Amino acid sequence: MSQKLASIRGMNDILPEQSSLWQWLEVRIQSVLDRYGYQEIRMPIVEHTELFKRSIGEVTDIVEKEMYTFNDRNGDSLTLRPEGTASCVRACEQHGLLYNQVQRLWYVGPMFRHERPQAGRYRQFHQIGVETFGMAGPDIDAEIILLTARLWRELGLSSKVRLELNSLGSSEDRARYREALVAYLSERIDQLDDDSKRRLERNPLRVLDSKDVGTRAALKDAPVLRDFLGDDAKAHFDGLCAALDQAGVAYQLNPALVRGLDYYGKTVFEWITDDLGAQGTVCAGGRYDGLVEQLGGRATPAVGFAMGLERLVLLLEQQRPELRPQADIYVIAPDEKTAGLLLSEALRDALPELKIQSHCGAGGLKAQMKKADKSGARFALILAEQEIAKGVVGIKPLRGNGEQQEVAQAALADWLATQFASGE
RNA sequence: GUGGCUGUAGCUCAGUCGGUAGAGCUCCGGAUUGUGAUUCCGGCGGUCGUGGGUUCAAGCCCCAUCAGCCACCCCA
Repeated sequence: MSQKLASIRGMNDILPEQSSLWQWLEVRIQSVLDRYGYQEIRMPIVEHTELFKRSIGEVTDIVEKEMYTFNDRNGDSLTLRPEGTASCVRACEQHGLLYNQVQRLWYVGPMFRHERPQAGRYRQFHQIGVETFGMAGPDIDAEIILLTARLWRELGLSSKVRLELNSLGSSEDRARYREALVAYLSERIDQLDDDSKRRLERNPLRVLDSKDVGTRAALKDAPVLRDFLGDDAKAHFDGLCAALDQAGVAYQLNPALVRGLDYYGKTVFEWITDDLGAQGTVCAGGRYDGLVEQLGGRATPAVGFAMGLERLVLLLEQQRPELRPQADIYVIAPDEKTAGLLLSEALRDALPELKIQSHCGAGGLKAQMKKADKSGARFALILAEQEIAKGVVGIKPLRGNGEQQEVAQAALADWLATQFASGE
């Protein structure tokens, strides 16, 4: 097997068996976004490396060791996007979408990170991202969270996910807190695990969500970020919590909820599931008011989030929603193949909503019936010599226990229309 | 990147003490010459992940490597 050509590690094919569930998921997400008035934006998959260094942060793991970076033929350093926010901001700036206006945008597509693969974590993975620009108040923070809550309802996942919430404060608040935290931890440095010692220098806030027992014990009396929030950040966060309370969205405050990407501030949130092991974050987002300016634009408030589609698919597979079958009608024509093709075409003209599969290739009636059954079709239409001679079509119900019957070819479309109208 | 578990038919797996590979499902055909799903019978299907080593003999033991999974790291 390793001799044969295979896909790159961590980059998977989505096979026909899987793709219907993916489509089901994507259609529903897009429908919700559409109903909230969000518009799609499509960006390239490759960007200048500089974009990600400046947005995500030079000293993050993503930039330092997880990006797919290469030189193109001109010698420019390019990178396969590891996330969508940076590209989205770049595109908006480049085309003046943020000039004196408000935007509610979404995008979907593959992202690339060179991590060690595991179920729910891949080197090419897919995200649907949502970004909003130009709105500074907590109402838009609340809106995108309400949007995600509605989404879980429509996907049937509400019981599997929970919301965690925190505020990182303004960058000034965070700087003061970081100082206090570093001072606190430096006194207990011998109690910290090696990873946390490293974090202490690079990204001290990340020490907060360490899983090491010694470190957790050392953190017990650590300063709490909430006590460092300025009036503005505090009012913003209170506003968000009040909105969620009034809307009836449950959440859990998690003071240890921080971010790996540098550009977040104020609101951060995550939707987490317990059903996917360590890959439990299914949707994560927050506010990044500083990023647009950091990338050369005018200061612009912004909030957004991203969902990992692979993880959602894994959750959906656990409960397998009812998907539409491959075909509604399977047309069998053992003796005269063009008769089957032509009948199918006529039906597709008359009944554009129905999925009609016409048997092609060899096969006796029995074999064709088997395929009809496997297709999931509700009816097999039989059009052989007998039927052609009589000007009728044999209709065999494949679900349930109806008897086979004959319907005149001229009346067939109406007959089927009635069946599918009442049956669904 | 670190540590661990697992790789046998298209899929899910069994394979005893090291003695030259098996089941179920799928697929194809038949029982039923014009009828699926159920039942019965038959058939197709394998360089045991790959490369080395030990041995008279390796799916099984050893080493390496690749891949999947679990935890860490990180993160959607």
